[in-house]
Amino acid sequence: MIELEPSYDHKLYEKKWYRHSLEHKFFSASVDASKTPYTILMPPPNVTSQLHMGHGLGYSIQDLFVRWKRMKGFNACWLPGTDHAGIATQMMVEKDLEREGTTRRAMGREKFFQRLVDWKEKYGGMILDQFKTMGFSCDWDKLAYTMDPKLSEAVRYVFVELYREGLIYRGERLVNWDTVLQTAISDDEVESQEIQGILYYYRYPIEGTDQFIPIATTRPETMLGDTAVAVNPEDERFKQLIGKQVRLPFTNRLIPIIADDYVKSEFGTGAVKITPAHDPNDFEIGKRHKLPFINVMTDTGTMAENTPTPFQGLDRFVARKEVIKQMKALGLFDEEKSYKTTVPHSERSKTIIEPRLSQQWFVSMKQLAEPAAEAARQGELQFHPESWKKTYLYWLDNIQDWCISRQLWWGHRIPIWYCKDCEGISTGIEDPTQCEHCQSKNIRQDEDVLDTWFSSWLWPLSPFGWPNEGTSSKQLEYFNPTDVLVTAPEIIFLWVARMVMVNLKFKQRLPFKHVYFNATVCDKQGRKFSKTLGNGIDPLEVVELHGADAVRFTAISLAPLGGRVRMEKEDFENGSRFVNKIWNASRLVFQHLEPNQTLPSLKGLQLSLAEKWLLNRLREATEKVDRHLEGYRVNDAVEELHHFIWGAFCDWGLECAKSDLALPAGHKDKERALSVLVYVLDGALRLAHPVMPFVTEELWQKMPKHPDWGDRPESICIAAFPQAGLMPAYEDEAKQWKTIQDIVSGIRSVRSQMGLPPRQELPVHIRIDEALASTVTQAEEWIKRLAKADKVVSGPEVVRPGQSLSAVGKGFEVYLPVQGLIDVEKEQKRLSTEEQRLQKILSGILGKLNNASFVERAPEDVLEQTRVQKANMEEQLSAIRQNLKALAD
RNA sequence: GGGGUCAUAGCUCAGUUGGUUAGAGCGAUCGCCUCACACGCGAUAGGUCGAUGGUUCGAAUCCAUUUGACCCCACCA
Repeated sequence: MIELEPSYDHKLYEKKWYRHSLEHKFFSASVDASKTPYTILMPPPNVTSQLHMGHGLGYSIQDLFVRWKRMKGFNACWLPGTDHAGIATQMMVEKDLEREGTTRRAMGREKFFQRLVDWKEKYGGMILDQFKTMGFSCDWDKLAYTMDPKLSEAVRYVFVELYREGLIYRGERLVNWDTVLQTAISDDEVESQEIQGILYYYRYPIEGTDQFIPIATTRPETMLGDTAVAVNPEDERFKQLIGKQVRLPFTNRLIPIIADDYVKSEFGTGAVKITPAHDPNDFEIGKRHKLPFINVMTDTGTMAENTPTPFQGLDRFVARKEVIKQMKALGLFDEEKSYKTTVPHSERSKTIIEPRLSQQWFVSMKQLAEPAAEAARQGELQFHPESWKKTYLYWLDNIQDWCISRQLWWGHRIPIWYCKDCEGISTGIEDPTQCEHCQSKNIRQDEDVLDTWFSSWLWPLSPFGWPNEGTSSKQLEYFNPTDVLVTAPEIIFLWVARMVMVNLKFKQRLPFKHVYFNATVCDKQGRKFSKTLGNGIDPLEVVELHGADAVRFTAISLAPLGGRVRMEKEDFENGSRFVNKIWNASRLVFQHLEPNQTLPSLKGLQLSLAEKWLLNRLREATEKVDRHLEGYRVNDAVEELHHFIWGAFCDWGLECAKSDLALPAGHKDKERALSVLVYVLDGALRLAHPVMPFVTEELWQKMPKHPDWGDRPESICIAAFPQAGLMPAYEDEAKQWKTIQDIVSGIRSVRSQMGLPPRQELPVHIRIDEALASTVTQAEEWIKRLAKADKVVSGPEVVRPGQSLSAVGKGFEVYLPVQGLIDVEKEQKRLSTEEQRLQKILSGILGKLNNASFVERAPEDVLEQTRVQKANMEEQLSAIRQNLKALAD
């Protein structure tokens, strides 16, 4: 026999088989024209991040796809890598410095950068080892990192190309300024949050009169940079004031009252203070009316030198209170109202964004966005679920230019040099040594670095050696376009859309055809897993407890396409139980096998009905799993797997085989039964492998080879995935078997409901329609075993023995003679309940058939079906009634 | 303000073009330590498919209205 431990211990096998796969390079793909590539780009996690359940789910799905396709013979490549994550990583190191009592500025740029490099070396990439624990079959030979020299060259190339084409430009714009991180961030890194704010009302004196103009604002501190007051041109209250001037308190500047349609008379006071350097709308108005732009804040959000005392140097929120206090002192303050408003916050530092006027680099997006939108419109680029297409298109159709410069030190430095003599700008793939305009050597590089996404968007290109191995390197032409991108809907703009744009721009084709959005992981209350809430589940902890297979299976089975998945730790017990079930089912089969035992082929064997049903069921499961995976319905695929292995293979297949297994070794019936079981188990393990790589590998390796599965490679991960079309089909037998299952269930139900001791064996009489009579005769042994019968009498002429319990089904009645044991009243009650249930169904059917327009208009097959049902119900009902009558006698 | 998703058993969700008696897992209840597995086996209960109206011979499914929950986008000071 083949020995297996009484229960599955993941710790014994997971590391072993992962190492095995790595040693044999099963996960590595190289360019091979004879094989079709199947490529998935792993969304690169931040190099310093830790594995969380979001990764656990998303990457388990990717691994499922990759392993599945690899088994189907594709040259599967799952490209792993990490992202340098400029802001996030710099923040972590700056926090360390703070603890040490220093700052990056005190340290200097070069030292600070080195510190980050060291830090990444030491702590970075931990997440990659965690991926190995999960069993992810990445092509580690291709491991990439966005700051790798190779990938950095691609960043440089793309920047230079786009700059020379005029698609990258420098401009003074109002940008989202993060006062904590002291950098600009892009629109997509800003999140609006509703906060309870205050709307302040105060007045500005109108020059040359004793009148005032009332103002309402939520940000009084910006008044120091006001350069106008605007009203709606149609507003009767203020019409006569247009063109007059206001004496701005504290600064004593004279600013004009202007008219602009933007102003809504009904809001606030109907007059708006205009601060073009600190508000996006005011910025536009400022441009329209050629107003001055006065920046009154520093990088850190304090009031700048150009502001008067007592405001100068105050933090913006302190200054806000101070302005109000001073306005009160001047008697210009009216009132304040509490006011709910949405305010932009920095995604990273969580601080309130300060719109700030500054010089930044931008990518002009319109031209890039159009083809990307078109690809989705034409259906060339597909989203799963499809509803995201609208979101994607909306963003592309309303695209804004992308601010790519960051005032950080961690990242790719912008490859731009300014000439101190002619003020010209130079760039190049190589660092220039002199100004490309005046040849002066007096040049200095731009201080800023690029947005991290400016390197991430090249993920479909740069890891494959593009462009430094030529803009159509062999690898790139082979693996790009990739097949499916599995990612979170949150980064559809930040990442997905941009990859599409840049791939289309530089390769004139899509980076991938399918985008699968996986569910957001939430707790049972529906709250997103987050560090601050501490409601997350640590996948490593759960892996330690239940094993990677259990975690993968559970995560995938819980996750519907898109949407959200609610999970708690206890859910993983499900997966754990399933893994254990597979283990124990194998244990039963293995008990009767010798290692390397030679098994007969199924061809030429006289299979039993139950065996044919089981084989047919495997075929059906194979077809379903495959179809669900093709349709990106991963949880359905996994559910079918569970259904088949547990509900079909274990509950019926193995139970039926037990009598044959009990035969002595070498008996031909036992050999036959084993051949079927090993064949089916082998198929089941192959089907399950993409979800549960380790337990399936361990069992598969121990199991003897079955001739009908062909050659056996060194690992199940490269064994052929089952193909329904190549498997034996027994559809008629499967239908017949359904009746046997109904009979067994009927008997069990009667026994259980009537409280008959489970161990007590009873004779069973079965009245069966002529058509299935021989089937039931054949199945008597199974009925005995499965329904605890000591004797089975069956046939079309069987009649109700006196004093018996009964059950009826489609085409049969079963009787359990139980002289003396019968509780007549209980049995009567049970039968009448059943009678009522069937009567209700029959009434519904009759209702339909008596409806003239149903008979007239319903299609023939539906009508026929209904008639068959009617006959069936009537038959069953009459049988029950007879039994009730017999009981009463 | 615009767009999107969802509402089905106590819980989490299936239900793919409208058509047998609306399913599964978990939980609950009852009975079983049956020689692979108590991480197990067998059985049972539980739903007027959010509400209203419409289309249809027929609606959980399609349409309209409505209630509630969530997500994304958006510059009303």
